[in-house]
Amino acid sequence: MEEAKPSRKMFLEIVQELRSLIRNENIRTGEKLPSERVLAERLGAGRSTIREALRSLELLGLIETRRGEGTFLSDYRQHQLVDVLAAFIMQEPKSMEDVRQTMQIHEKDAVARASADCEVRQLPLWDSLTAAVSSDLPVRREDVIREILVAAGNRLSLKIWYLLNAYAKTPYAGNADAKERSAILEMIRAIQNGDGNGAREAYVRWAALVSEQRGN
Amino acid sequence: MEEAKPSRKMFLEIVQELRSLIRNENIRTGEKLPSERVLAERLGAGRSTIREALRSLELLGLIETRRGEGTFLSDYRQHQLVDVLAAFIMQEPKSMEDVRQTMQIHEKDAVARASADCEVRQLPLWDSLTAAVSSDLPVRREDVIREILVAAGNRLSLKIWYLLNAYAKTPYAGNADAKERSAILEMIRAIQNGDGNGAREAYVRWAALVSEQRGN
DNA sequence: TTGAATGAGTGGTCAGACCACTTTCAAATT
DNA sequence: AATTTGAAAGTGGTCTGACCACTCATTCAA
Repeated sequence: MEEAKPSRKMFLEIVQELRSLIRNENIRTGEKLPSERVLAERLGAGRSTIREALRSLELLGLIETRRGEGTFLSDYRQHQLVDVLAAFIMQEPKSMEDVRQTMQIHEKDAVARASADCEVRQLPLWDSLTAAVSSDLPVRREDVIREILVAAGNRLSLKIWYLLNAYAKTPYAGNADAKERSAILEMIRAIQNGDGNGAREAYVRWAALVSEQRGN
Repeated sequence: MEEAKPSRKMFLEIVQELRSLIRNENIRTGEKLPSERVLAERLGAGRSTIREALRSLELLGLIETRRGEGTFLSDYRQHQLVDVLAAFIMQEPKSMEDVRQTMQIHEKDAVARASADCEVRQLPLWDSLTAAVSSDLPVRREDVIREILVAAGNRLSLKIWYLLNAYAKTPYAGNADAKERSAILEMIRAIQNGDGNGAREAYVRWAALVSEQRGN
């Protein structure tokens, strides 16, 4: 009953089946997948078809392949997908803008959620963030944002943000300057005080600074 | 000088070369690429290798292939990327709550964005929505939300929402009752008046009603 | 004990063969 | 002459089998 869909392309089916296989076999990040030849037999497909699926996943950065060794499940956070997609997509301003905007949707919500959650507000994270931003050491924007997203506790939102950040790369690549640090500090203080509006406003101000510095 | 990198994988090279080819030949969205056999000859690779590259780009949603016709450059704003990544990412023991919450993140933003955008506010959509909700006919919650997301104009956000909705199914499966209709109407009016706060509050109230009715 | 050779296993690539599908266009039919 | 039909060419979809290059573990010899 499973082979009842000849309409869809085989290699897409394989992609799905690989996903099931990974879950069923409980293959974790860094662990090895069955060899291409074994997969071909187990999934009832030719090796070329298996390879098309694997190569696709490799370009997405979901798997890593080492000649002579095998295929390994990789951490989706570090895909080189960015290069390829960037090259294809950078030309279209609108879609890139969608990505940035969608990132900010998640960021803003994380800030608001952190402000509203008493337990989250009392995390030691905020003090260490304050210390880092107040110091002379360089502070990477994406680190700040990521910490807040982690603290906010929505893992799905965090993952989506991860992907988009890797995809877009630009906005948070560098370090925060003095003006930004000031906005960040204000944001953190507002979060700790449970001042949702203040936190959101500070975040928006910071985002504007970043956007402006990006010089678009 | 072109074959000077045996270290990198051929199919990745092909991906790059395809990009160059598309630019050099000025192939635009919707237009046809050379056939696989022609590409194999022109790029000096086997057809399987070409296919691995093409399949990767297809999974990314950058190209579209139609059997018997050919390969076409597609609208990459389609963001098929999200589907695949989502399938892999959602495999974890995700709390359904994260999914619902993430949906609301996007919904809330769409409402806010619609309120802030003068052009969007003047869309005839709002009047027809008002008419629908005011009538006696059943109104499906997800239809209302979807319309707003579409109007807000962030296709990526919309796509993500689609996925989550298809995945979670529950919250917006049914029709809105009287109380909800009242909240929806208020939300629409606030959007049309550019009253972002009012719109957000009405949305939150509606979401609470839905959540309550779900009886969790 | 150490080191080198071997062989099995794996991904990387290629060539050729079918199949299924679409389009085209010329021949056959009306 | 206009229409229908159907064969052929072109295309993507898939499979098979064959090499190659590389890694690793085992084996065997020094």
